[in-house]
Amino acid sequence: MEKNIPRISDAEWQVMKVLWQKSPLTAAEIIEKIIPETKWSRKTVHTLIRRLVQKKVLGVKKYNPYMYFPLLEEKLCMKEETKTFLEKVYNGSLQLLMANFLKNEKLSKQEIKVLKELLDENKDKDDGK
Amino acid sequence: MEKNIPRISDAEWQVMKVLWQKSPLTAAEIIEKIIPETKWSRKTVHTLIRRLVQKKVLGVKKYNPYMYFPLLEEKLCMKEETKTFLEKVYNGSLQLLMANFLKNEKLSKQEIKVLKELLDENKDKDDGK
DNA sequence: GTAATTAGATTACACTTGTAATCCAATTAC
DNA sequence: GTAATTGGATTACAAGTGTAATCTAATTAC
Repeated sequence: MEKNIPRISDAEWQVMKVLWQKSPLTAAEIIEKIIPETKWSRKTVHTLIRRLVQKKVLGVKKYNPYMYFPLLEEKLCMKEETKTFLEKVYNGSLQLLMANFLKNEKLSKQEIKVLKELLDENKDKDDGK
Repeated sequence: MEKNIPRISDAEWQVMKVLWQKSPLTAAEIIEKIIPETKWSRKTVHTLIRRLVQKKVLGVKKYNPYMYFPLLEEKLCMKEETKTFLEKVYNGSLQLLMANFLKNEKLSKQEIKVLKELLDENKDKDDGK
């Protein structure tokens, strides 16, 4: 009974970001938030919303006007997307990703500190299995 | 004069992995490596190869039979793919990715050690700008 | 040297994605 | 209360993808 997460395209993902931040929202509200960043036509946004509803990533309350809200948690989708991506590009290895990324990008001392803290927390964690 | 990297689809990426590991290879050799993992028809593999050539991700030596070889470095493509993915899902933040990932997965002490070492190396690095 | 297999080129075909336009009913702006 | 704008549904349409099949010439298997 694995929930199987549908694929969310790049453009759709931007719509979801808005709704994960705050929901429910009307189409008008989504459009208002999204168009400044994207320059899409409002029709395009409508299409993306509709497709997300079809895929059951968004739900609808059929008031007037309709209100849209996520049916899937952001965390869950991020996890899924990350897993797919790691499989594709790094054979599922976070270390490879990190290694590659760190070789290309110089992080600030602050960023490094935060990441190390995250690792330390993980060390203490019970894996729950 | 940015080289602009074409998008490499999931299926195409698997073909590239084979060629990044060893090249040049003939279609037969690629097929031999790929089919056990994927169950694709050999025709499918031919199609993927052809598309990669079209996109100029693969080059061809027109011997008999043709030999195929990467025109783009693996590191470069990984970097590009990672950037796109981080933008889409984590607003470009590696920390967010790490945080999310570490919350879901328990790493071994060994893995944690390796990652910390990577961070330490990064700390000392000159960013070259 | 004929039959079967393969390589490469061409074609196929449905699904997804980006990016809308059209149509119609409802709402809003005056 | 009529005109303009919006919302939602339907339709559009080309490019990209997954997944091949067909055709033709070459190669390989006996």
